[in-house]
Amino acid sequence: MRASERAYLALLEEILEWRLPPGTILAEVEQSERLGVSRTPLREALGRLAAEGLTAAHNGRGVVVTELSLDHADELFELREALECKAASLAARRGNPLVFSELQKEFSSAAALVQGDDAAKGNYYSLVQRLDDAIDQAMNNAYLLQSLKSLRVHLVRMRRLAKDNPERLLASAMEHANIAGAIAAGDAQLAAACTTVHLNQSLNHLKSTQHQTERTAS
Amino acid sequence: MRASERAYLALLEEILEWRLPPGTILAEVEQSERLGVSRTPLREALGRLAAEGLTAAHNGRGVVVTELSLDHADELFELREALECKAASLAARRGNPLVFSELQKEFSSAAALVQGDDAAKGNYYSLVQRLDDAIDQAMNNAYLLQSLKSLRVHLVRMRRLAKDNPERLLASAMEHANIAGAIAAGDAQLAAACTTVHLNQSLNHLKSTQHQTERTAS
DNA sequence: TAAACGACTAGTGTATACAGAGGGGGAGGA
DNA sequence: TCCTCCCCCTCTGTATACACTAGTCGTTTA
Repeated sequence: MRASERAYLALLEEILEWRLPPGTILAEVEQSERLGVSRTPLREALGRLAAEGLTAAHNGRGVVVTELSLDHADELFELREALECKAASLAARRGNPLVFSELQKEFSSAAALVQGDDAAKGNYYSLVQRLDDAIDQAMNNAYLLQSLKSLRVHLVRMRRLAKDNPERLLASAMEHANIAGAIAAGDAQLAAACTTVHLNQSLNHLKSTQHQTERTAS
Repeated sequence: MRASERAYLALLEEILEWRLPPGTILAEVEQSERLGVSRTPLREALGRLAAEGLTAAHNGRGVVVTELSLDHADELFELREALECKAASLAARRGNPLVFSELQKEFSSAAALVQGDDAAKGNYYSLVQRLDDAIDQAMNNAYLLQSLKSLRVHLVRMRRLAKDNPERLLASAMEHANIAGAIAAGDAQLAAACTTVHLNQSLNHLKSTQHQTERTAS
């Protein structure tokens, strides 16, 4: 693998996992020595991170990891609603109904997964990803896909701010089942509406964990 | 200005103006000599172009300018509808009504502009840009703004494929007036609907010019 | 005559050296 | 004692050299 690719993946993972928290200054020499690559491929990695909005120029003095907190959740979910509703609508019009009715069944019987151990939860998260992948493929739109991928990077980073609980995961599974069902039925309007519902529920849950955190901290 | 910035702006302009048509291979040594910069800043410029989807890796052998034709218009406008409808909705909720009612008036009296000479048309295009800027500011969403900016790069490139005529520009001015009016009225649903109408009309016009071109060519 | 293997060439990927700019610290003056 | 100015140091931006890989062309063998 190329050195620039290794440096990019390493920094990406560290930023997404908050090992490099917002505000961290990424100096070129320091990071290139730490990651064992020279400055040239490291600069390429930093450039890619900046293009995705994960880092920002720091007044000609290296780059800093961009801020991200629950204060950004509203903005992020506004973009998410625009993109994912459109994606669900298009998938409803163009997707293979069999694929999505199968996914709907799996989500409907996912109660065991979300209340199980970590391995079972892992299975649930991979099921969510399979729905995302199916929608990505069904909507058949490269430009929309690129915007969605760019959005998801920020969502992954924000996920670390939330604490999922079994009740929320169970409700989430039902919402996903509704989305898959609407797409399987070819109902674009319903698919968009189900997505809107799901995103609003997710956002509300995210904000409620913030209040809990504040109360715990105080 | 930095050498990488100069190289980026030069290549961007040439791609947007189709002086570097789709399929053009951008070899590092060749382009760095042509633009008068060394390979290092040129690579940075190529990286930025690739991040925006204007170039793509060419099997480890340089990069090529990505394809773009009217065949991509449907996909591009699907993303455009998702983003711009959301933007118009948010602007209707958060924008300053005075700003948009003023823009509405200007669009309503734009008949003289669109039927004038090139300078008058330039004034019209800058009026459209002022509406876009006002929406960008009013929606107050950095993530949505970033996606919109990324989309607009492709729209600029595609614009060269269309031929505007006075009738279409006049209708376009009326559609823009409706959008501005809906935002000024604070009606998010109406703003989104007006945007949908405008985009569908634009897309239809774009496709009709394709048919004319085909008939002219045959 | 056709196919396969090897060598040469061109072009990318990486490392490193050098120059310029900006910030911080120290010293001097008010 | 505080403020200001200047110098130095560190870090970025750029250029260039080197290595490695892939592709193409020519030659040889079946």
